[in-house]
Amino acid sequence: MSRDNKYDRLKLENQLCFPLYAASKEIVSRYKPALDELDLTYTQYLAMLVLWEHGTISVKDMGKLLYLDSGTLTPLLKKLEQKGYVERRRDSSDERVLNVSVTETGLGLREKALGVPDKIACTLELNSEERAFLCKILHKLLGE
Amino acid sequence: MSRDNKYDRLKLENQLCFPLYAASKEIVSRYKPALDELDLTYTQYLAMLVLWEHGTISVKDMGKLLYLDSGTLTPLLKKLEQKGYVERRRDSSDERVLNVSVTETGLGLREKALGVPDKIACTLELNSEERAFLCKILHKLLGE
DNA sequence: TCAGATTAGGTTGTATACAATTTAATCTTG
DNA sequence: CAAGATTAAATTGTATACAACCTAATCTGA
Repeated sequence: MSRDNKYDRLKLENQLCFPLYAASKEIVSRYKPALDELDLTYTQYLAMLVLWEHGTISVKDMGKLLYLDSGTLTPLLKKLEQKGYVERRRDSSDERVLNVSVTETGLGLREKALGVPDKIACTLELNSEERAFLCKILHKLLGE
Repeated sequence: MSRDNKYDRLKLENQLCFPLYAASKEIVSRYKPALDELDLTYTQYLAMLVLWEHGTISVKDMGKLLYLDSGTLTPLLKKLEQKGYVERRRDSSDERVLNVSVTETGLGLREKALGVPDKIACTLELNSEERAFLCKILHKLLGE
């Protein structure tokens, strides 16, 4: 057993941030095969989840839900528009606001996406108790 | 209480991946003020953690520890070299290998970094039990 | 009402991430 | 030993992220 060292706290293995960062990337990478079939990246998938649930939403509100700003969302939503999954239209009562809506094509994609969560879940070797606890702690970290 | 819907599993709130992704970004952002003082980004900080611990390490081995590939590490290490924190030198016994070493300046930075973990930890409202459990689950997700 | 403040998106610049490919060095095997 | 396989980095291309700034629209109060 090595003696305590003042530098121990700077060891990679003693960081909580690092496994969080690494696990997040790991999970995202597990989505790739399933999302490739939908022609979506992970972040685009998150945006589609929001749109499937809300139908129409402003860029600002989507940003609040996903913790993303316009610098990320603007180009991403333009790409989703190019793919034909969403429409972007200024709000008629407030031209500053851009409303994003799912198209018919985008709604069709929802059917194909139904199988995605299960495909990922089965690669995670966590039982339901662990999942619940992890979820609770993460939301606490997010200040919710 | 709304009736179960086949689309429920696609709701953002029912994804485990999302809070993981969001929490990871949140924690990284909390490092920013402390790391700005060291002139390091978060990923550069991770690289320095590895280097402080190992002194010298190949790009490949650093990549294994950090789950990063040469596409990310090569430009990052060149930046750390520009800042004077590391040296990059081909291995004399195998010219394919690039060894990265901390410089004196980089070692000096270690002293300034000693306070970083505590600055972050105190912003996380987790008790030690929660921290331990989170750590355990994350390592399980990482397959360790 | 109208000038200054605020707000919502968009743009620019920097820094990751990672897949796919390339290059040079080393290894392996007939 | 020499050709093909393998390996380690580097490079290229695409897609985030986010800070800082810009622009246009809207709001607010004297």
